[in-house]
Amino acid sequence: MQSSSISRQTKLSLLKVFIENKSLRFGKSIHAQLIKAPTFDLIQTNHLINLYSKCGHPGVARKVFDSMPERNVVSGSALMAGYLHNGMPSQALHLIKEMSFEENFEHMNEYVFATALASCSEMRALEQGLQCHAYVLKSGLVFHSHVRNALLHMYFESLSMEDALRVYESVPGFDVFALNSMINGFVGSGRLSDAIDLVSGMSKEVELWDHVTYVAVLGLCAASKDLRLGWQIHDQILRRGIQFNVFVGSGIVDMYGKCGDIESARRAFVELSVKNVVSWTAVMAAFAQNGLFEEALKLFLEMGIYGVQPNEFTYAVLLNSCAGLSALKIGDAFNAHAEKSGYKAHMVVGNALINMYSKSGSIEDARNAFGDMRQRDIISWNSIITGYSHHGLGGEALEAFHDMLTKGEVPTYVTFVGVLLACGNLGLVDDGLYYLKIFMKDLGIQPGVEHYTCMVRLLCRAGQLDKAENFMTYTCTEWDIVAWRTLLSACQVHKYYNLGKRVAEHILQLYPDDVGTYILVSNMHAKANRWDEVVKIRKLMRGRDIKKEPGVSWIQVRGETHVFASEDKKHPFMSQIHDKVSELLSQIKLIGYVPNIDCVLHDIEDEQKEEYLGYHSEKLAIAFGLISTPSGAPIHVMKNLRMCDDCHTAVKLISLVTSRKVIIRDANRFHCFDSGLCSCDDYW
DNA sequence: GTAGGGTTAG
Repeated sequence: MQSSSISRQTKLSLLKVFIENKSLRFGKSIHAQLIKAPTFDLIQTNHLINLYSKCGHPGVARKVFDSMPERNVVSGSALMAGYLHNGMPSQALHLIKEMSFEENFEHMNEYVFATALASCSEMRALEQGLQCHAYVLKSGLVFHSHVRNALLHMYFESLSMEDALRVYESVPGFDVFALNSMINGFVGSGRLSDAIDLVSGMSKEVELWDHVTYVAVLGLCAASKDLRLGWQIHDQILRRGIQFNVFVGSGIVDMYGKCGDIESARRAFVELSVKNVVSWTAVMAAFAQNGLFEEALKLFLEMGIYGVQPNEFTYAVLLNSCAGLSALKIGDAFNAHAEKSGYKAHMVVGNALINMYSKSGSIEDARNAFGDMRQRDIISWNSIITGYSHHGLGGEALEAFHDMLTKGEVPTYVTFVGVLLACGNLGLVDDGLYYLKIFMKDLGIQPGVEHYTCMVRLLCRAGQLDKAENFMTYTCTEWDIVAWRTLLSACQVHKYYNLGKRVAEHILQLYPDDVGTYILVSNMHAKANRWDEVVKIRKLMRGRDIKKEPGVSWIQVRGETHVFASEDKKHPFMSQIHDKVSELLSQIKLIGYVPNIDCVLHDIEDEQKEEYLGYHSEKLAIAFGLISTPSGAPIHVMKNLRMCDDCHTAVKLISLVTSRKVIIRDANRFHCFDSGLCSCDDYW
């Protein structure tokens, strides 16, 4: 490029284009010409600072800045923005201090403070943010909408919605940026009804809403699972002819997914004219959130066919789908995949790995995934704490909880579910009550039915069933079937037959079709030799036409899932499997196994019942695992129902005679059988 | 000439 032939104006226009397109190479050639020029040009040099800032070279921008014989406020604010957008917000704040010392600077303007406040947000530097707030109030810069919005944002980041609200209300008039920020602020801090009030208050200005407003409002519908509002907004977007960009499109898919309308999510996705990794991930997430994990995994293959590359969120969705399926081996494969493509270091992926390994029964791998993380957030801690608890490792869970407090992390609603479960594993009644009544209260967390159910379980485990019943009577909450079944199951374990009978009657009044309750109460009466009661229950079941949901277990061997149902004869290796079961049963009988025929609910002769027990699906799956994996390898089995007492006893002994770890995920929890013991301590 | 709000995870 010939320097002399290009006018100053042309150079400026070219620079603007190069900055916009981030064409560093061409921009540099203009820089070369400016260096050769006989006179210094402030505006052109400011453009250069902007060029290097936007192209990811704040260091070079700084060199240009330092070499200037004369600077103004634009030079400074351009460099500040460079620092901010290249991950150096503290340098931006450092620079504003330097600028305020230099006398030849004009007064600070709104650009400088918008950037300074944004830097404070990024650093969560509330102290310095407050100083900026004071200055912009005094100088009147707060009336500039960019400044005001940066202020709003700063208060969101420091979780101070009240201050944000004051800033928002201090300036009259409609500003779509401020509205969008406020909606997202309310949704982000869980104040959904405030968000809804704000949005309905702004419905008259609907013609001023833009894309971002719709994305924010769709997020509100998703967070509040308000499908009706979602429909209205979707309809309004269509009627107003809002162009579908990829943000709005993904927002619609996500909204339908989170509201549980998977068909609409799928349709909205198919109709998108432009799809990117975000829209693909959104629709995969929609499937996964609604329990359609295999569909989500299938979509990943389809996405690959279209040449779309996954990102960290895609891996998180995939891993969570594996968690839903307890697909340990596939999860392992995605772990390797994420590592190779460089996404493993992302926190969302680390969190999803903890979740996947923990839900697939491999708590050791979950522990390692947690240990490998460079950065952790509350989700990471909650995942590992609840993971330990579900695996019966109460001590580890409480240790992690205390670690977390030491690191300054603030526990949440979910944290305390894990903590109370851990107290349950360890039988720590007083600790549990302390966490529920004092710790949670101090943090302002209102306990929910999950916490109360943990308390019931804890009291039951400690054998204080009367207290548990009292607790349920006098605690004001919407008790669900899980809680009632917890109490009933304890009545069986602790032989509280009268209470058990009362509880069962109560449950069956509320849930007359709950098979689990029939099984539990019938087992309980059998244990007490109350055969008249057992017969009554069977009659009741027959009268109400209640059929036991068939027990199904499955196991993954070399990437394939093998499904077993009771009395299943379809598997190609069934005769070997039955031989193996018989072999195992005679082995464990030698060390004291007595078949527990009360676990068979069918109306058959007692002699047949023992044979029947051998066909329970988890026994078949374990036998298949034993004959098809190398000796010493742990066996992972999933089951759709709660494990029965007989299988539980048998598997403990099987783990002893075969020297194998057997990990079973049943409908309630994990059982890790090792050397004749189970991690649930026979309480589930 | 410099500045502000957005989609996918748990």
